[in-house]
Amino acid sequence: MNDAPFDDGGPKSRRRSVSGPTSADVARLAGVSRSTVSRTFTPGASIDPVTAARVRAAAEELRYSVDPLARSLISRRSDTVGLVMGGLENPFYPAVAAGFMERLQQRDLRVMCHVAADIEAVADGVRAMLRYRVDALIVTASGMSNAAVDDCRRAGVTVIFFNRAVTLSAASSVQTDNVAGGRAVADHLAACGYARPAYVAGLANASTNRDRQAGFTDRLAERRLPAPRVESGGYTYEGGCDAATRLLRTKPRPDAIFCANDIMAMGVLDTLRHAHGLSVPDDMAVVGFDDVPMAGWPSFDLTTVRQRRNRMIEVTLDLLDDLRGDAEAPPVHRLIPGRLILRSSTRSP
Amino acid sequence: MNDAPFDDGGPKSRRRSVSGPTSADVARLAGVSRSTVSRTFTPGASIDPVTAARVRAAAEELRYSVDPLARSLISRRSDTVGLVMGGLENPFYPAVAAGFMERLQQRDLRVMCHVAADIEAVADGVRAMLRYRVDALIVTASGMSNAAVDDCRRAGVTVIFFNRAVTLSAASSVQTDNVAGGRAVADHLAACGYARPAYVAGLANASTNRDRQAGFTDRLAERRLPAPRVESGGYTYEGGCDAATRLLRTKPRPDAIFCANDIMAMGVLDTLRHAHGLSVPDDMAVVGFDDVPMAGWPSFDLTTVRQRRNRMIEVTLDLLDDLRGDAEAPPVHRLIPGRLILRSSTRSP
DNA sequence: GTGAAAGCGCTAACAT
DNA sequence: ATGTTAGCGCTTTCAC
Repeated sequence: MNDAPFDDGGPKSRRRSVSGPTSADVARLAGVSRSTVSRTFTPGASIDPVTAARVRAAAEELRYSVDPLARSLISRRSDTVGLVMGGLENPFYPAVAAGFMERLQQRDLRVMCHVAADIEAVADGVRAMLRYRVDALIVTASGMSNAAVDDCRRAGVTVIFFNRAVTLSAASSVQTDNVAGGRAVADHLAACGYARPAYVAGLANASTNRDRQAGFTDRLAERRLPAPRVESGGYTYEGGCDAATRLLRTKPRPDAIFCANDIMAMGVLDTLRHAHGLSVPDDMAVVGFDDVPMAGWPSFDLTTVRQRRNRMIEVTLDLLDDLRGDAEAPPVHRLIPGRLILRSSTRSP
Repeated sequence: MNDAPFDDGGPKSRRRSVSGPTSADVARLAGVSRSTVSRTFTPGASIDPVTAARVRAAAEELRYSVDPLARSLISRRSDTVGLVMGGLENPFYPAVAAGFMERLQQRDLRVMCHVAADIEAVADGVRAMLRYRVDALIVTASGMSNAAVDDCRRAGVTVIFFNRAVTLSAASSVQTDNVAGGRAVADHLAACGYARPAYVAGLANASTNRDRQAGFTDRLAERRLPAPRVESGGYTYEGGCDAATRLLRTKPRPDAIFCANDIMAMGVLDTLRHAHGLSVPDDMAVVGFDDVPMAGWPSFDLTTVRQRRNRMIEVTLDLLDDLRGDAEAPPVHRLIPGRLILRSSTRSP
């Protein structure tokens, strides 16, 4: 054993806290300068491969890894991505969140999460994350003020909206072609012979809701069908239940209900069947949007517009790679087509 | 306008990057030292209220806020909590995650998230988070190696398992009393006159699953009922469907199925009703665990054991407050009672 | 390609 | 209660 009996640390050993070895330790062991160690762990730096190998070996031996906080302090990036979500009640969003996390983790990026119900809370979360120097921000929350987007651009942080339209702001977006989705539903209902459509809306100011409604309504008009009766369901199951009840009281009673998401559609279905004893699709058709896994369960077997979730996530991350660190880059907008999935909550054409 | 025509920054102005004002700027404006500024923004520091007010005013004017990364570098805490999750398919977990995030945000703590399917991935995520100096770790993933827990203790990071039993490790835990939950189900089924119980298991090595099964089985034995036939459902809907099909082939056929979570119970229900035309609860009783919102929907109306989610979250955060920064503190284990919710998937007693 | 020196923005130790 | 000094661990000029 190699004792060092008098090693009380010397004069400057102010009992270094529990943290691990530093680049200085590695430099000493490898016989190079600290800069060289740093360069070894900086992707595109120019360095002699042999030296690099020696440094890596030393790092391995000491079980050294770069302190990301110290690195961030000077390099002004953090290898961290912020994920701002509006809520996780609709199962579409946890699936999206998990998809992002898995893929970001694979790229060795950390994920900082925030849930925010309203536009104010979104701004707060964004600002908090900017202070932590996130490299980029993915926003699935429904609203974000232009002021907050500006803060991001000023900080050099690219923002991508996931399933949110972006008007006049500097942010990019990736979303399902919600208008086309709404149109497809109108076409399908028309083809099946339904004649009195209704629409159960999500949140009034969510672009997803507006686009789905616009596509649906426009296409109905093009096919000379009446404008749909509209009730709000607030994107929740209970909201769908209530909307269904209200729709049943209207005259003439609708014969087909398109809901802005699957959860509301399930509320509608349950209410029609269990509270009013109606048969779907014979008495009434019900269509949703998202194609969450539950939509395919036999209890619902819901006709719906599938969002290509994984594709949307991939596209978002590709965009992130392109845009990261270049806050001046012009915003990019990508529309991913959805797909109408026919099930038994609508008649066959 | 107050021009400063020759202010090219002077010799040392190496064009400071886009970041905002620093504590030095505030110190200058307020006429105090940087330490005083720092103390103003450090909760329990001793400082003259009048001075503090002046500093705050200066900070406000410059729109200054502490750089958390620089602070972390020296203070060795980050005001960030790590949340390690096993997956978000079971809607119980997104709800838990959202609950934690909302409350942590209120305390002005950031949340770093990680999803990890297996014990290896959990360890990787934990280690990555430790490098980012998270102050504490909340783990809802099903497994974590003792080595990873040790890493945390060495780093001074308290770990709390949420709904996971902890054996022989230094971590604390908060969980539903799963054993009691299983026992309550056995009592209820016995009281309703069911005589041939079955159990659909979750993941074999999850403590939630083991405890629920143990409580159920033990209580059945105490009541002189046969040991339940066991089929695995892997905590998924599809797993529940398959398990139901297998159970229907066994002789004697079970008349009551207790599932380790609601999602599997819904798979069982759907399969019994739609694939086999059976009636629940007349031909067969089905019981779940969790009481996710869907369990109350009329399509399922599932008898289940409710987990007091919000209570569990509060308890976890209280524990966090007590334990944070004190990695030597002995681990604490809290058991929260569940509650059997009676619905129509079981007969009345 | 490599090293020396300067400092990112902050807080902790020590002195007063 | 406040100021001074040192330094967290790293990357980045700037020389060579």
